[in-house]
Order: sequence, then C-alpha cells, then structure tokens
Amino acid sequence: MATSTGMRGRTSGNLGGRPALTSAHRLAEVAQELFLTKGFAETTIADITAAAGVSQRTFFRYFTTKADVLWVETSAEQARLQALLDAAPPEEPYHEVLYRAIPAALHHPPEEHTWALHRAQLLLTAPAVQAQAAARYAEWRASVTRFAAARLDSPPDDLLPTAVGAAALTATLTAHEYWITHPTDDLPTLLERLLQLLIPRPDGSPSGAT
Amino acid sequence: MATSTGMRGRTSGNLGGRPALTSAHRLAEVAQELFLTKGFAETTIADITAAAGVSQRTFFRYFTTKADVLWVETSAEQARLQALLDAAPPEEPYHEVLYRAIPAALHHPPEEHTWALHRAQLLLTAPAVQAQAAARYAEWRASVTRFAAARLDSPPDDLLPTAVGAAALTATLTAHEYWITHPTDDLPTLLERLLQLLIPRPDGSPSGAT
DNA sequence: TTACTTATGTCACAGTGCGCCATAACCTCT
DNA sequence: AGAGGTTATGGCGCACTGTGACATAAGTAA
Repeated sequence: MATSTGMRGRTSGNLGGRPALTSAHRLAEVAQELFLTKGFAETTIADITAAAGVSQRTFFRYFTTKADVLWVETSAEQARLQALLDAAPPEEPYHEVLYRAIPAALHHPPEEHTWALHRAQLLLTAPAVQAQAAARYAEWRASVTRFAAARLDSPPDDLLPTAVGAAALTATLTAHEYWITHPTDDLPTLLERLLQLLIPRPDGSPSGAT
Repeated sequence: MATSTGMRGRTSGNLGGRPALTSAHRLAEVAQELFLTKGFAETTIADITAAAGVSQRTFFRYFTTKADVLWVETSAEQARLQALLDAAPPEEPYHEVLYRAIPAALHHPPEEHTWALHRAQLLLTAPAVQAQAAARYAEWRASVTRFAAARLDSPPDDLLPTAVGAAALTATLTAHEYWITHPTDDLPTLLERLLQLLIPRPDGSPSGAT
C-alpha cells in the first residue's frame, strides 16, 4: 500500500551527493506562516520559495502541489491510528476501540494547539486543498473499514464496515469543523461525542444521543 | 442565501441583446461526453470549446471552473431536498423523513441511470472536482442540519443536529461511492440502508445494523 | 584527479482562470 | 431606416500552477 503522500521527498540517506538546501519541513513551515498572514490562495509559490531562498522548481520537487504542504503531518497521524487499531485487544468492542483510538491518534501536545487549529481552518476552508483531501481521507477511512470488517468477520466491502469507516471519517471531519467555529471547545471531547453519535453498532444498543 | 453555484449564468430574460450561441447545459453536455472518453484531466477547455463552437473565454463566462460543469444538476437536487423537507408533516419522526426525502431528492428516471453513474464516477474520482465539492456538500448538509435542528427544537449549531447533517451527507456520498464499485446494486436501496445505519436517533432506538 | 551521486537552477511550455476592451447581434423608440 | 441601449461573444494579455529536459553545483568514494 503506497501511502501516496504528495511529497516527493529527497533521498534520506546522505552518503554522497549535494546536500539539500532546504527540506519538506522547512518549506511547509514557511508556507504555512505565509498562508496564515496572506491566505492560501493569495500566497504564490514564488512567495514561498522567495522566503525559503530556493527556486520554484525546487518547491515542486518536494511537493507535487501547493496544497500538499498542509498535509505533512497527516501520514504520522494515519500511522498512529493504524498502530492503535492493530494493537487493540480483540475482546474490546470495535466501537469502543474507535472512541479511544481516533482521538488518541489525533492528539497533539498543548503547545501545538494553535498550530493545529490554524491547520484545520486552512484544510477545511481553502477549496484547492479539498482536492487533495479526498485521497487522505480515503486512507483514514480505509483503516477503520478494514478494522471494522475484521472485527465483524465480514469482507471489507460489506455495507456495515463501509458505514463504520464512513462514520469514523465524518466524525473526525465534523469535529474539526465544529472546533474551528467553537475554538474554546475541547477537540478530543467533540471527537468522542461525534463518534458515539455516528458510529453504527450492530448489537442494537441505543445511539448515544441524549 | 446565495446558493453560490459555480455558474455565471447569462441573463435568462431575453428582451434585447445578442442571443447566446450556447448555454450552460449545452457546454456541460459536450464537456461530460469528452470527460467520459478522454478523462477529466486529459480534457482541456480548448477541447470543450472547440467541440461546442465557442471561444475559451466564453466557457469561463458560463462556468467559473472546469469542474463546475459536473455540478449543473446539483442545485436542482438540492432544491428538491429542501422542498421535501419543508413539506414533511411535523409529526413524522425526523429520521423517517430523511430516509424518505433524501433518496427521493436524488431520484432520476431510469434512462438517466448511466448518466448518473458516469457523473458519480467523475465526481468521486477526479481530484480537481473535489475542490468544488465541499461547497456543494455544505449546502446539502446545511439543509438537513437546519431541518433536524427545527425538529429537535435546538439551535442549528448544536452538536446533535450537526451530527445528523453530517450523517446524511456521508450516507449520500458513501452510497454513491459504493454504487460506482457495485453498479448493479440499487442506489435508492443503498441510500436508505446507509441512512438507517448512520443517522443518530435521540430516542435510544436501535441502530439499524443487522 | 576522476567518477559517481544527488540537489538545485534555468528554460520552455501547456493549461487554468481573469481583466479589459472591441465588436456583433438583438431589442425598442423615434 | 436610423439611433441608442443591451447582452453575448471574441481576442489579447497576463498571473499562476505544474512538468519535462538539460545543465550545473556540491558533496562522497576510488
């Protein structure tokens, strides 16, 4: 499964060859700061590369798309989720695993909260970013779908695991969306409540709305 | 509420002025056919306008974006949903209204089925199309959220109506996504099953999974 | 030094989307 | 018919994104 990040990362092993002038992280950092001051659409690649001191061509060697700089962190979160799902005890009900694992995978230390909030605002409002979003979301959802299918002992393209994956994804997105309009709310709490509201449970237990 | 379609429709009232050489519908028709034969990304605006016999500049007077031609039908579906929700009897439980109204709003006569399938394939797979998608999806979801909030007698930015709107949207999308990989399945049936699985109900009744 | 490797820069190009201005085609009123 | 207003179109230039081809800089190992 080629996780298909939009990054074209330069080779990591530095045994020979010209040393890199910059890095994906550095470019993403510079870019995100410009996005916050000028807005995503108003920031050009020329702005970013000028600030970073490299040529435009170099930018596109690190990222396939301008929007891709916003998704640097995503693969790490994706990997955390996958690891948490793999490590979950088999006897734990699948919905409880998800209530626990998804907020945990998205957890960031307090000092990154404003960064995470800014990122969420950019991810959910800039149209060009949405184009890349679908592919990332698909991986997130697929992890949950596979997990649910395994727990339900059904093929992953059955409707129920599909629904569980879709619910997990939309809970994640809705929580962030709600969060950016209510920034004082606690994201993990929002996440857990939405997961409880949205994830279907096969045992006929009540949905968590009250 | 300016429904903000990506169309820049020429004035409809034709009292005076040069008659239009083309129309949004005609351009969308030509474009969609090219998309199906060559693919979305591989079809250029020049291809479309050449086939339609107008200049490129004219295309961008009808649509703000290449991807917008795929969303012509959307505002009609959106309007149908809104009308159905407005007309629903107040005593009917909100989730049952949604089970009924959403498949109805998306209903197309049998002769349009292949067209609808092709459109769904394009909408859900071409990255550039996703950029426009978020705005359309937001309207769809907002209709449901407002409806749910009214039925639940709560402000529309409460978490429960928000979750209902999110569930309705993701059920719609997931049904289409499932449909394009299982084209022989019946879309309205898929829709209804997913709505039953995903829409949270406040009364503690079992979720519909079995 | 020589060879190899890797990152960068420059150039040219296709494609999207927009602003501006001229022009074509239709209307109504005189 | 002619004048004036209205609307759609066409053409031109431009900024920006993203790519391919090719040359070059700056390291490492022999």
